[in-house]
Amino acid sequence: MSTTLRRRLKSERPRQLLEAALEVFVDKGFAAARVDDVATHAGVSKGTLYLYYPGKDALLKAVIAHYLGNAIAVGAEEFGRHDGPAAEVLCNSMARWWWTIFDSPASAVFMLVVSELRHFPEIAEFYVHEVVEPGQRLIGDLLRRGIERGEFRDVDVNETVYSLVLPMVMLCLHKHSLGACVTDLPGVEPHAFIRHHFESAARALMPVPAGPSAAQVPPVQVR
Amino acid sequence: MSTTLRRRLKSERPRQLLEAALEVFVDKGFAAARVDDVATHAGVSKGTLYLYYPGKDALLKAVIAHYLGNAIAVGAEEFGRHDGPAAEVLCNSMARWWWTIFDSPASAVFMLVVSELRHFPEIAEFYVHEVVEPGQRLIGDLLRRGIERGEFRDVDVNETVYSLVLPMVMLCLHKHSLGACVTDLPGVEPHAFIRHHFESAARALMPVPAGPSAAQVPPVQVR
Amino acid sequence: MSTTLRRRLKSERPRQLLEAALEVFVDKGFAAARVDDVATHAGVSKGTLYLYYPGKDALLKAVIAHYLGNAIAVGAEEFGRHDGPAAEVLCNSMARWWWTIFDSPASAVFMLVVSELRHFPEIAEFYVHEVVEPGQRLIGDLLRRGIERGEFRDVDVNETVYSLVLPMVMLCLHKHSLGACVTDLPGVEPHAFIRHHFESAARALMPVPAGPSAAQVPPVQVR
Amino acid sequence: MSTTLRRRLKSERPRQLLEAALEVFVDKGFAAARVDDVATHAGVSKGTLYLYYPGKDALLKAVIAHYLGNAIAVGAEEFGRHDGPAAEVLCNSMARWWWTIFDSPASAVFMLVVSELRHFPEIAEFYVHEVVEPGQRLIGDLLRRGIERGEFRDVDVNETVYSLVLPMVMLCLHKHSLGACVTDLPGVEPHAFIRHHFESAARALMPVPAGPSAAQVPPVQVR
DNA sequence: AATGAATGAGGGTTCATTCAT
DNA sequence: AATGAATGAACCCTCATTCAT
Repeated sequence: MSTTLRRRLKSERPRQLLEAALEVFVDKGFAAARVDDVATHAGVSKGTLYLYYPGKDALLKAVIAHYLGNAIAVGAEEFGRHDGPAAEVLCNSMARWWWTIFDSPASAVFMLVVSELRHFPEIAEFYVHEVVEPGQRLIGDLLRRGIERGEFRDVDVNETVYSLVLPMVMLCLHKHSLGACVTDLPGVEPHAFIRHHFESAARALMPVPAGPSAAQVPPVQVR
Repeated sequence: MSTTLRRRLKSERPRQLLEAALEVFVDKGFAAARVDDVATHAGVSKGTLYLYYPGKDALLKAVIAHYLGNAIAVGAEEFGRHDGPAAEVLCNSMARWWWTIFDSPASAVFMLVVSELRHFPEIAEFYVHEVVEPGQRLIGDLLRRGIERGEFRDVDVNETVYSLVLPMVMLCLHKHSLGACVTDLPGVEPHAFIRHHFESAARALMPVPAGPSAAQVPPVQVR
Repeated sequence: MSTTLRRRLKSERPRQLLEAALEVFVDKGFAAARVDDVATHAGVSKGTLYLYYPGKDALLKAVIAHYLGNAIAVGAEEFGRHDGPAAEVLCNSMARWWWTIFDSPASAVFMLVVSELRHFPEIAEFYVHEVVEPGQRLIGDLLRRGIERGEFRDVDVNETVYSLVLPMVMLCLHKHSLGACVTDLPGVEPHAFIRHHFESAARALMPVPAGPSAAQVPPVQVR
Repeated sequence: MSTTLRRRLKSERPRQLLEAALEVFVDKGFAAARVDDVATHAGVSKGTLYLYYPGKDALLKAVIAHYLGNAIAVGAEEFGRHDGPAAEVLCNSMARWWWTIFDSPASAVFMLVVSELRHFPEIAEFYVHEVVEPGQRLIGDLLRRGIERGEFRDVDVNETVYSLVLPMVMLCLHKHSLGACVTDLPGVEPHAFIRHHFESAARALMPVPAGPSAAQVPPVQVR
């Protein structure tokens, strides 16, 4: 079964278009990307694209939904496979989960989400309901379990979720912005960063051992 | 009186235009932003804009350079004011520095940098040479000092710099993407996040007290 | 039927556009002509024009190349048809050739060439290599033949070529400048002028009959 | 009296502006020329130009009127100085007259006249009434005198005037179009051309000596 | 008289979308 | 279903002209 033949399978069109769209949108930026380029990358004509998606905006939404639609479910499954101590789920399941996302084309969609969220309310809505909230619940539950069991300090769960997630999102953005231009910056070898991040996070969640060492962390004073 | 008005306005044109440009570029996205809108926001006509900047691209570069040009120097000065323990500089000077950035319009430029870096090599070069590298040096020096004095664990300095900085950048991006659309997400009240972030970071840098608790952090296993 | 219509139109687009472009460019002047006008004259929309030519400049070059591309070859063929005395080739073939050019839309391209040559080096190059030089060779050969056979005086060939050609070019320019505005000027009824011009030229080429009449032409004294 | 000082003399402004305008208009083409460039070439600001001429069009008309306004009168004076045989006036006075025009900046105005005549009816009117018609009268009178005296053949006067004038105008156009780009074309060394042209013209005007040689010029047959 | 900052209409070009085939 | 020619609205940029100083 040749590539050409596979290209001709109608059932593959939507996926091909989404893949092409993601690549072109991230490469050029959504507004600057040309529908024609997406079609060409997908190996079809411009008119064909419009048979599958009603317009450029709809294509963007479809790309985001396609790549982010079940990311949380995948994470949930990953978490479920391991029922050990919360810190281990964090450092194994969750880290592996993000590691996979970072390595996949899905990492690029965060670029689109962050860049285009403001201009497409439907994307914002989708992202909040389908990604942010379920993700918050999933990771929040892990944290709560750890806290309840005394494995973690009694931190603010929501804030800690963001502390875990935002750097990972940022890493994805970095991969597709500065990381795509400059490769010799020390310190952001991404996989090392992921390891470092989860380790630090886990460390910051460790219960403070009794003793004077707890006093070493000064309160953050910004005023 | 009208002389005064004109002269006063004249000398302020560049600043007015940069402020307007930042707002419009972030609001609409650079590619989708109309030069006309920038001019109107600045209270001048389209033609006037071209008296000060040779084109839309140049305006983008000027915006980024204007708002990020001395951000690091400001941080260095902030750091210099406080010569106490490294953890205190971290939780006071550095936290306050980012707090200020986050509260200022400069927070929005990170949106532009991340979104447009790929399409403008000159912006990438500016950002690396004028922001990333000096910033890395500034914060890296603080960490090295802390490590040398035994106030911090012997972490990888460059990775830790990114762990400190990337979440703050992400917070700025968040402010101007999802944060500009949805306000009722629990957990990312930004200033609380800043406090939380620096506290966690400081905690993760604390030397591990002797004893069995050190074993509590499992190694990150992604494979 | 509509297929036929569309297809027929499609294949004729380039020619339609070139015709329209020539008319509009000469009518308004190239710089002042609007691409939109060209498209409208050709019966298509502005966007369509850009499917066939990458821009206004390219359209100008295409117009000139289209109308002047084989003008010399046509002349050569005309000359070849008649192998009589050189003076007869001059007064029949060459005169008829220019008569045809003058009556055709091609006469207008000289207006474009003369007006725009300086601003488009590629047009200058094309004109020199494809029109001036071959034309000089074609007419020069005719003159040389006449001189060798003793039918013409021993004139400077290159200068005589220009004496033959420049007035004809000027007549074309006149047709599309003053001739297009004012019609009641005595003496430039163009076809009479063509007759007169070739007759005078032939007369000036006649060998001087022996005798005192040769002394009648005074030397040109400009200093 | 320094150049700077002379530049500052108000009475010189109009002339300076006209000189600058001629140069810029011919260099860039009228429509593509920028008023700003004209002002800069004249050593004044754009606003100053508008103190002397109400607009770009008016400037064009002024340039043409300035350089062509007394060209015919100059010719008339030149003709008047010499009252010998008509052929000598032709080859001396008239040739010298055109020689001077060709060498002066005035040669460039023919470029403007030919290019812009159609778009400015007032220029056409000026040109016809102030240049073409008086010139036709001046040269026509010379020819008529020569014919009456039997020094010239009984040619069509008006047609012969154009045969004399059009090549000279064309030479001026050539100087500022192809001649300004390419310098190594054989045969159009302008002053040689002028000599050749007037000599040929005089020769073609010579009365035909009795005898069989008159039959040598074939009638022009274009149909 | 001279300046030059400001304006805004105008035009070249692009590209999302449509639709006849 | 697939194509790609055609459209025309939209946008960046230029530059003739104005006018306050």
